[in-house]
This record gives sequence, C-alpha cells and structure tokens, in this order.
Amino acid sequence: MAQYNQLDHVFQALADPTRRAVIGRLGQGPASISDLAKPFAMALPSFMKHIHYLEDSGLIRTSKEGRVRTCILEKKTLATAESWLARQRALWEGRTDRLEHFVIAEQNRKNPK
Amino acid sequence: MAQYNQLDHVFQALADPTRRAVIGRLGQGPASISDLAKPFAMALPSFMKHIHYLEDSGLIRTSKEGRVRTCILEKKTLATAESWLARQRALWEGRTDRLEHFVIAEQNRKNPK
DNA sequence: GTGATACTTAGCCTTATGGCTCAGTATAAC
DNA sequence: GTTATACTGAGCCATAAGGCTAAGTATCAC
Repeated sequence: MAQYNQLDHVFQALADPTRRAVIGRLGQGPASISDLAKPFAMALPSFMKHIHYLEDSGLIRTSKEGRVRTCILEKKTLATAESWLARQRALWEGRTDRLEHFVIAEQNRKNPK
Repeated sequence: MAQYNQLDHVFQALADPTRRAVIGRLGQGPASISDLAKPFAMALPSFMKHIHYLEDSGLIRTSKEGRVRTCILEKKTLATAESWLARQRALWEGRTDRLEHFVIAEQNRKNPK
C-alpha cells in the first residue's frame, strides 16, 4: 500500500467488522464517540483507532462540540467503493459504464452537492 | 480481524492496488500467473502472495494444468461486497426518504394548497 | 472547587502484510 | 538428457494493524 490511493484506504477501512458496524450505525444518523463505542467490548482508545482510521479514509467526518465528538457518514466516499465494484461488473458484463453512471447518478440525486 | 468473516477478507483483498488490478484483468477472462504478473515490477514470489490472498478470500479460483496455473474470477464473491454496500445505501436512503417525506409534509403544512 | 464525563495521548505487545532472495520441483522444448 | 519455463517453498525484513493499560486534558454538573 505504498502509494497514495483513496480506494486502498476505503477498502482497508471496510475490512474490519467493528468499522463496518460503525458505518452501519452512522447510516441511521450522526452519533457521538461513546454512543458508537457502546456495543463493543473494547477499550476506548482501541475504538478510537477505528474512528481515526475511518476519518483518515474519508468515510466519516467528525466534529467536537464541548467534550463530545460527533461522527457523521461521508456517503460520497462509500460511493467510490461502490462505483469501483460497479465498474468491475460493467466490465465483465460488457455493459461498459452504464452501471457506474447509474450509481453516480443515484448518488447525486439523493445527495446533491 | 480475529474472527471468521468472509467480508473481512474480501474487503482486505480489495484494499491492495495490485490485487484490484488482477481482478480488473480477470474480469476480461481467465489468465495464467505469469501473464497476470507481467505488468508488475515485483518478484514472482511476492506476486504469488497476492494470488494466494485472492484465492483464500474466495475472489478467484485457480487450477493447474501442466506447469501453468490458470486463474479465474469468482464473481459471486465480489457480489457479496457489492451487496453489503448496497445494503448500506438502502439503509441510509430509507432514512433520507423519510426525511424527504417529513420535509415535504412540513412544506405542505406551512404552505397549504 | 470537586468530581464525573468524554475523550485523548503515549507507549507496549503480538500478529499480519507486503516486499525481498535463494533454492527447489515439475513440465515442456529441443 | 539438457535446458528453459513456470511456478513453489522457506525464510528474512520492515512496517502497519489492532488490541491493551495508564495517565492526561477539557467540559459539564453540582
């Protein structure tokens, strides 16, 4: 993983069950660190590493207010993973580009910038 | 990554640019190890580790005939990653849909026909 | 001001990853 | 039967991942 590539970090972030669970939770709306950490039998600093990993990969964004840090899902980043997979499928299905365009169009429709 | 979970291994496998390139190539059809290895400035044993990783994760299957090992893409496994992402999207879009409904309802309340 | 809450920082430990070399085996070509 | 080809296996190395504890800081509640 020597060179800079967002997909590397995104897929790597998705490779851990704790982090996937966090993403699943954040799909339902923003949450604080301690709320997110609650379901996991893990020391908080360990959990924080996952949060940092997710933030560095661009899959979530966080902000601190008072002593509480709130996390939100960055859907656009998740979409880059989705569209890579869609592109692979498009390739082998011979339907070049159509599916990827569909995914991106859907993303823009649902979350216009 | 202590416990058994195919998604862990699939996403982990996708986190490396060499392995993603191999998958891209195999999307166009089966290929031998040395054909696959050609584009990479990497010793063959190093490349083989990637192949083993891909095979262990279930993303490819390989078979040997004579001295040549041929690799093919296991599309079904790639689909498990795709469907996890699709499920996430479904989750958060379900939420935004409800939010949209709420917003529309509010608008109608404030500005009745 | 004291104490609880919510992180945060620092550092340790074990295992996994991703590269390498060097040598080995099995098949194909001549 | 030699030689070239196509892996394969063993093992080394540096760094990253993912857990831990212990101690620190900044808010908030009383």
